Amino acid sequence: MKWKDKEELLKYAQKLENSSIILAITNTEDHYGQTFSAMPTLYAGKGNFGDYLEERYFGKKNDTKSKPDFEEIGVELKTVPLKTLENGEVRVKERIVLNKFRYVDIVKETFSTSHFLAKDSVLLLVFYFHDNSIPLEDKKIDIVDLWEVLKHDINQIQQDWETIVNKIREGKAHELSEGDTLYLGACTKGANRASSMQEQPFSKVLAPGRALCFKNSYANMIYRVLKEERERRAKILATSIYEGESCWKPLEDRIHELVDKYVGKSGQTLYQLFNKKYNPLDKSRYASISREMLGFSKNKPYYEFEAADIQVKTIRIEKNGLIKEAMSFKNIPYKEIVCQNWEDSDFYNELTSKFIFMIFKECDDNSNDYYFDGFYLWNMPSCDLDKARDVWEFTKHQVSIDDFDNMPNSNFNGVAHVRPKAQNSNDLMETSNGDMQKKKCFWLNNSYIRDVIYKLRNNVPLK
DNA sequence: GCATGATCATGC
DNA sequence: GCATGATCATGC
Repeated sequence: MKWKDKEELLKYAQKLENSSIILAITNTEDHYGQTFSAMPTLYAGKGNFGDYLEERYFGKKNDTKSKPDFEEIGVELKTVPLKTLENGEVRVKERIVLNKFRYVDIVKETFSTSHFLAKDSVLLLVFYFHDNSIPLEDKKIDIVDLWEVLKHDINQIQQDWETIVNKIREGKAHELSEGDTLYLGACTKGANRASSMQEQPFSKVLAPGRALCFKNSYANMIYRVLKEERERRAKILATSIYEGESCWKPLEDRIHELVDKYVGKSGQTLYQLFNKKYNPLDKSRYASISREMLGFSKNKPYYEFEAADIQVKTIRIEKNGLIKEAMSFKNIPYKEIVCQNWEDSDFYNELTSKFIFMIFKECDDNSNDYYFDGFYLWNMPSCDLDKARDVWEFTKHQVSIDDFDNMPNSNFNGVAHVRPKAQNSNDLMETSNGDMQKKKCFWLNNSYIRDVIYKLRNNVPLK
């Protein structure tokens, strides 16, 4: 079967919407001449939904060519599993993995001649609800639509691609992390890191094989955009940080334009500037005023911040140059963590995001106020990410054996620990065996944050 | 002094 | 009522 154009393919593919493969086949009279034989035994009961869909519905044998699946019209098929949160909201379950690449080959490409653009410029996305208890042909499919890279966020994606390739050109393929980039990421591929090790062109160190992907947060944004487009045709997404700008510039430059004018101003002064009441008892007052400085409308972050899940964190530096407090993250979902992989966990997704550290320094008077001293853009280096993983794995183990009294402490490995975070000690969360336990979360150690800031300042002491 | 447990204002 | 983004309070 050859497709005439994208529209013809999309029309056929969208018969899957709000349906299942088996229902779509049964209800569709015209299969464009395709015949559907008995289910291949390869897929009996379980297997890869994407391969199954491609073969059964589109009548194509799965292959690993570097050409798009529907080569004649340049469209690549991707299936994306969805999960439903406890509050009923729907999220993509994982990143969208694109083409695998070899370090020695990708450094010979430019963005415009890249395999990425050749293969993944136009994606046919099939979002379906993940449920292992449902056979492939019955899985519930949500929406089906095209996503054209050249029409969305192409500047940032090009910058991401170049960040990845330049890191390989610097001989640092082994230090790549999904956190290096905002939308397009380089994720590890294959269950076993050790078995996928490969050569890189400008270093003798072997590096785990990687594929390009749309990061979890960006995959979620794609889903939201497509969902909202069809539900109301009107754009209700967050505003862009580039709104009103005549040309694109890197995010860091844009943030400088927004916040540099506030450097040196105290909390009280900033609250006055934004016509808000300064309350020294509000523990998150510098976080609130940071959002004002960045220009979030109604406390909602920008499209770019949501699409990359950028973490805005405030850091207070005391008069003596020390950072007193650790940095908290989301509460640990006890029921979920026991069946999660590291690379699909909340903590991994947060740590492979970009961070904006808003720095506040203690004022010289005794006002218990701090003044804004600028920001740093940061993401966690891969070696520290490995340590965070150890903390996460240990925590997962402790939760699974119901030992909530012996969580990793701040001596565990110097990067992160686990500690309470709740309204009070009666604020509990259910575990997978029905117990109630105090709410806790992961924290980055204050000493680790201090080292990070120290390095960001090119080893200039904080004081 | 610092590690750990406890707690809080805010906004939706 | 609860998640968020934090800081405070204690006890060793």
